[in-house]
Amino acid sequence: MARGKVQMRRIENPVHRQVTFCKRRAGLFKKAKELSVLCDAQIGIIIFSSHGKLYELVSNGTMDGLLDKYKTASGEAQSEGSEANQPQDAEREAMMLKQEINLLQKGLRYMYGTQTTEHMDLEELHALERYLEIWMCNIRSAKMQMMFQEIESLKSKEGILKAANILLQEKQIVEQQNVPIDVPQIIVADQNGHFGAPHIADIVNPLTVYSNYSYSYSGFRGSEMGYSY
Amino acid sequence: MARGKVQMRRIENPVHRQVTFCKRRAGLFKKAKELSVLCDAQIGIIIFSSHGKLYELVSNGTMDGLLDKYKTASGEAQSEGSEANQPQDAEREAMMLKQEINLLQKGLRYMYGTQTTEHMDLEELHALERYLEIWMCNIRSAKMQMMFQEIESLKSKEGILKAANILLQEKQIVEQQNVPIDVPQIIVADQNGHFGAPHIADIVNPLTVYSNYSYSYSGFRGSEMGYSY
DNA sequence: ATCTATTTATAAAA
DNA sequence: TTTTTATAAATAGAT
Repeated sequence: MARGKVQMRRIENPVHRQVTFCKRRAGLFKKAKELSVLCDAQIGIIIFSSHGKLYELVSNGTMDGLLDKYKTASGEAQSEGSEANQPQDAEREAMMLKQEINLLQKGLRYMYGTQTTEHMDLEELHALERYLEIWMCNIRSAKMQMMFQEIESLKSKEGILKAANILLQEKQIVEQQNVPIDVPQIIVADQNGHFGAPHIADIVNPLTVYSNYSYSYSGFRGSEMGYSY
Repeated sequence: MARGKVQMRRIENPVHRQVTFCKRRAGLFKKAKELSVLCDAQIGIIIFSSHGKLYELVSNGTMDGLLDKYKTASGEAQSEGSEANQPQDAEREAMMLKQEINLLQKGLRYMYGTQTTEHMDLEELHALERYLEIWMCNIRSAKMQMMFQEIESLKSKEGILKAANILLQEKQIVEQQNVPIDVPQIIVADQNGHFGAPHIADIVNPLTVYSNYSYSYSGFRGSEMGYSY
């Protein structure tokens, strides 16, 4: 820009490079601020110098806030590009997952809150609370279903064991009479006490924001079972 | 910069503003690329236009990579200031945060569960439920505190406005009597309706696993205020 | 988008 | 780093 055109390649002289870095960094930040003011835009700049030192600029608000916004926006932009035929479901689901994880992480960071400058406003807290509420209900119903299955399984095991017992007693009686007879062996398969997660197709995405606040609590399985835990 | 100096304030004419936004955005990105090449720096720029459209530039690698690096670097920079003697705390805290985010993410994936093969056993579900319960309690108390502050602020605003009203009425009466007198102007500062997050120093990490199940629910502020929302 | 008259940014030097 | 100054770049307003 002055006293000689500059070649667009890395400046080899380290002193020159450092001086240029300072000046141009200041210039870039100035331009960014101007753009932000003149055009009412929100701008964030992150610079790592060649020595790894961090320089940052945010026009309005905090960098964290801007990055939150960026994650959401870029997530949306990404999924828009690659959707072709039936892709809506999978990608939309992934996007929502991302957004919701963002909210959860922000909530977590907020709860740690003493060190960070992170804030959540009343709106966000309110949304988070509703998410957690719905989520917890779903988890409770899943738990109840699993417990119900476990009880059923135990009952059937009990039946099999009772039958085996009867057969064994009969066998013992026969043996005491010194009359050897073949008795089929009864094997009870050990199911290890655990069960796979119930295939809950109709559980509603717990963290999706519904525009109206009248989220329906229908679809909770097991709620009529009468268990409380 | 040409054909007339420009005032550093928002351009009101929307056409001019849009044109300037395009030009200067291009200029900013060009400058950023030059700085990156000349001085071997890594640069990321995020711009949201006034209409919320996202524009981004990254000099080298991906924005995600740069943001990861930023999180690390800025996190370190932040905590280095305040922790001189207790270096263990920060790292341990970060590790726990990670673990807990993992659990939350697993829970989320589970709730979507129809597509994934992810399973959670009864134990995990039980733990997750307790986490969410505690978390929700904390969020509720934070909400209540914020609402309480907001109510206090509104009350004090009301008082100020009432006083201002009285003065204005007096002024009007005086004017009706055609006796011009100076009345000091009352200005009520607008606090914008939002408040910073309450400084909850004693809120317990909501997702930390306590070895015994006897987590104490003490330390919830605001629970005695009697609000329910 | 393209064209210039001007304003800005900045390379080199101190 | 900051300042100075000669000059290269950026860009406001018009087309």
